[in-house]
Amino acid sequence: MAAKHSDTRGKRSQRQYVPVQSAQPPHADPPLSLERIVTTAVELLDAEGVDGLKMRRLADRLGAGAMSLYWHVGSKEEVFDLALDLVIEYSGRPQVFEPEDWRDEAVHLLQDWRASMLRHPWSASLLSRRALGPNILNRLELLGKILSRAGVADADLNVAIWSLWNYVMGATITRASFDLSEDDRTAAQQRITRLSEHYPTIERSRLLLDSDWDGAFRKGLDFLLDGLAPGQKSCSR
Amino acid sequence: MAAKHSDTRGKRSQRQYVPVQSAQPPHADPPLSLERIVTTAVELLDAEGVDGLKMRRLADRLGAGAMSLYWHVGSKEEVFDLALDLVIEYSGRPQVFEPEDWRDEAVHLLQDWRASMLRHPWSASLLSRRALGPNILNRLELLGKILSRAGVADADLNVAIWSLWNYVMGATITRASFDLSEDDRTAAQQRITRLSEHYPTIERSRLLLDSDWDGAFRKGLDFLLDGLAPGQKSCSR
DNA sequence: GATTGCATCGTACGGCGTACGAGTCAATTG
DNA sequence: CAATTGACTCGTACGCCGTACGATGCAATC
Repeated sequence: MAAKHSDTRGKRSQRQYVPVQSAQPPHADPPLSLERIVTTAVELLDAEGVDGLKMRRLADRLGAGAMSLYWHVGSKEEVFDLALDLVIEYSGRPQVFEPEDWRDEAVHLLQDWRASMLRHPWSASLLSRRALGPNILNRLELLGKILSRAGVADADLNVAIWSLWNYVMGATITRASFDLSEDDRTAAQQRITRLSEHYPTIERSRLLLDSDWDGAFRKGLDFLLDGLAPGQKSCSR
Repeated sequence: MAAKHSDTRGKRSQRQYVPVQSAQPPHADPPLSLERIVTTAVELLDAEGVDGLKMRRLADRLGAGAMSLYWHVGSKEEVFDLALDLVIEYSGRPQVFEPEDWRDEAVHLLQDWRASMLRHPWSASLLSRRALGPNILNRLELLGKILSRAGVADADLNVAIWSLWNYVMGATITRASFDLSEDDRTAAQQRITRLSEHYPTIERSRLLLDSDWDGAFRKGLDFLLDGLAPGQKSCSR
């Protein structure tokens, strides 16, 4: 009754995934569904970027009317949240692992997290939206388990998880926004060298010109893990 | 001539800051200027958030017509870039410092960076926009100098700067989006405990409920600095 | 056959960014 | 002093957006 303003219309109940197949579709196209909407939204986002996702175009791709989406989704914002959560799905590592493999396990999970998002660069720009979908929570839970097994005390888990999350998200968003095209790179080159009297150190480090993103990510990650989890692979390596 | 599509109109030349004061303003309000536009944009962003910044409202606040802004700015995107750069201004540390103080210096610069952005939470959501304004470059240059003085080799500077940048930006964006209000916190509480069978570790760590953001930031930062810069404050502390 | 509830969609509204071109006024030029 | 120029302002209008609303259609149920 006094619902905010969203649920005035019905909405597909979030109970089970009942594969109910209706007798025949109302049109030639398959019927709408949350899954279809979200996967198509990801396609559209991949193709056109964040600004390219418009409800009308999404509906077009689905062979549906624009307003039909709102039976399933509630708002465009919700589409973003669901799409972001979808690309973060994680199936875990295939093989079982030894107890001492926690570190490889953690690195794999975090590298894969970043890689998943970089496969869909638009996802990095949605990071500021406080979405905690099931897939994100799954990853966090798994990360917590790994750290726990590595000997991190419960009291320190909070800090460890957040530090790693922060680092991974920062690395993702930076890479997604600063991985310049060839043209951009030469432009940046010129700009920096033109201002080189003001920014000599930046120029010397070739910060924007040939960064080894993945290597840098891995290295910083190692340092963080060294500090956050005790023992094993001491920092005197 | 073959300019993209933006500079078809004139635009305040970016030469010097000539404090040319015209004889009398065309209206009672002070005349428009890039500075006035950007500072007012920051005010509006502080008050209304990212979605609250509309060209018409910005113009209203300035006592001007909406289209007058476009003489000075070129597009709304540019306003965002300029506003982001403005809040990142850094005047460096007041006192001079000893050569061995590099670590305090670095921590101060990075903590202040994060604090500056948290003072304007909208700025975190603009991080994905590849803006390298002068103030951001200044900070990066200063950070590079500090690390250089700490003994980081030129070849490692790139990695060190990016690792720190990534961590700081991640911590900022996370804190800005996940620092929940009291209501949100209890809602999250309920949600997590309801799903506690799926996420026992997250629940145990009280991840969203009482995180010590600033402490966690500081701790992770220390670990990164331990790894990135050799010597001093060894990891056996 | 009537009712109910799920699902779809056409229309329309208000608001957005901004292109365009006409206006104003100070400084410059002859 | 008149004419011209160029820096700056702004009213209007266009196209597009998200989505509220209400009218449908259709399957299952009574």
